[in-house]
Amino acid sequence: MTLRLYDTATRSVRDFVPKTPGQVGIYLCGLTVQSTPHIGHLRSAVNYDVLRRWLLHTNHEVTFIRNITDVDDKILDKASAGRPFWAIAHANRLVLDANYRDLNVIPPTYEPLATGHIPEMHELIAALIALGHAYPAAGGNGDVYFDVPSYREYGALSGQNPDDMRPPTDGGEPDKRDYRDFALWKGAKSDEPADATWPSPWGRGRPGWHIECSAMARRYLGDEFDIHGGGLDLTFPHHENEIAQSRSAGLPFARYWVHHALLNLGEAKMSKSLGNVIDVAAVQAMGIRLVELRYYLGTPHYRSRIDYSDDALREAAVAYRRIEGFVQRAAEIVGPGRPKDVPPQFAAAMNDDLNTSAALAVVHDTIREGNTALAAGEEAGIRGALTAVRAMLGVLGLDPLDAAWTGGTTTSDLKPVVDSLVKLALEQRAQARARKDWSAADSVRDQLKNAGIQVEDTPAGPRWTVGEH
RNA sequence: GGUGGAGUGGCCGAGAGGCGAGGCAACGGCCUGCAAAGCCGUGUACACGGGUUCAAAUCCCGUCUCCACCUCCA
Repeated sequence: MTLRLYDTATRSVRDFVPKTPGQVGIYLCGLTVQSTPHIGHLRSAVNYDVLRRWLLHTNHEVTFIRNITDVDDKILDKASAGRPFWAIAHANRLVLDANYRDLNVIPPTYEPLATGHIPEMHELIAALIALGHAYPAAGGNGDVYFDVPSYREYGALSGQNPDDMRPPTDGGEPDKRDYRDFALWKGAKSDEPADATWPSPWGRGRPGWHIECSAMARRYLGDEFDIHGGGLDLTFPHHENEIAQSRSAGLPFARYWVHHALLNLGEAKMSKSLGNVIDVAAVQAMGIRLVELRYYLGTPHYRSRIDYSDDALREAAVAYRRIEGFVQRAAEIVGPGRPKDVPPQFAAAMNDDLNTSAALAVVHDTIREGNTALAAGEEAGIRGALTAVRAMLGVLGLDPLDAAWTGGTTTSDLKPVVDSLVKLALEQRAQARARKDWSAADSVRDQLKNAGIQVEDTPAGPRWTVGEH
């Protein structure tokens, strides 16, 4: 049984066959760090993190490259004398890093910056000029354009006919030979920050957007690599242009194109330009933990649009707490166990173009069996369900016992202390219950509840948890 | 104008010719001194109109609504 993935280039689900068996190279278009990220960006990270974890689980070595675009029009627009563009880009990137980490996204193998790969871009641009696929602008403004009509396959990825494309309404760039041509290199402009320019054979300037990905993918993954990923909104023109550049330069480039659907808020995609943005801080302000946000973002199929709503997010949080509750109760009885294998139905769902929703149904089915075993006190059944559930959740990046979600809190340091205190109170309650003094017993429970401690009776005796979860 | 996609029960969300994925909520039951958790049960959902078929949410034709891309965008 092998992984099947939807490939945008062929508009079909195909068997995934890596170029080198057992090794997978993935290039994911990361963010342009023009501002801090919102949860739509984080969905992207979670989707590809699940792909990566599944490949790892199925014994692949994964080289995962996710770029950062740290110079572009919008960043330059925000720059000022006291706040250079690179300081803005870096500050936003630090927030992004923290969000990735807080969502338990495995760090990429490498995270290249566009500004760190200017020579690689020059090399590619020079090759394209030499091959007749690019030209310096006639007006001498330092721009270099890709010659779109010179690439016969243009439009193949996005299924568009170049002749049907809508011409620009404002007349376009006068130095372009064809309005579909796009900039590989942008000549320096007097009204843009001078520190955002680099020397080049065509004069000082800065890179066009698309060339960085062709150059960096080649640098770290080679002339041909397995998977190129990104948001649906990047299919055209960004990815189309990447293909045009790389293929015209004689590079085979990506073998599979994976695109994830976007996250909408209020009938439109979440975007900074529209101002309809929810970020991690807003989610936390709702009392939602980030593991619950990850559940919300990672549970629908990656090619299905998410229409964000507060209610749907809250409901996802409740659903996750059921999962978490089982794992915790089971681990208290039989220990955390060593998760390893995943049920075959789960594997089948994941192999079917990463059907995380169907995979999650297997998680819930297993939890039901585990809860039944828990009620009956059958330790073998509990242990089996727990290790299976934890293995599946590990693939999804959602294992409640993963150090990413449990580590470093003062709560866990204090737990033994609180535990001994709570035990004293529960001893009182046990004595009251033994003499059927229900009001005294309930009084103990109520007082603990007021202190933020929930008490539940289980076949193995009372257990307590802190907080409302 | 071109291209790609979506509309599933109160809600979220898979599926893609025949046995009602799963979750949340609701209701009934079991368990429990009570509670919580859990377990069992209860729903004849597939935008609309036609058609094909023994059988359609799934295929075909038409219609409506919505989203994305064709300009920076995960």
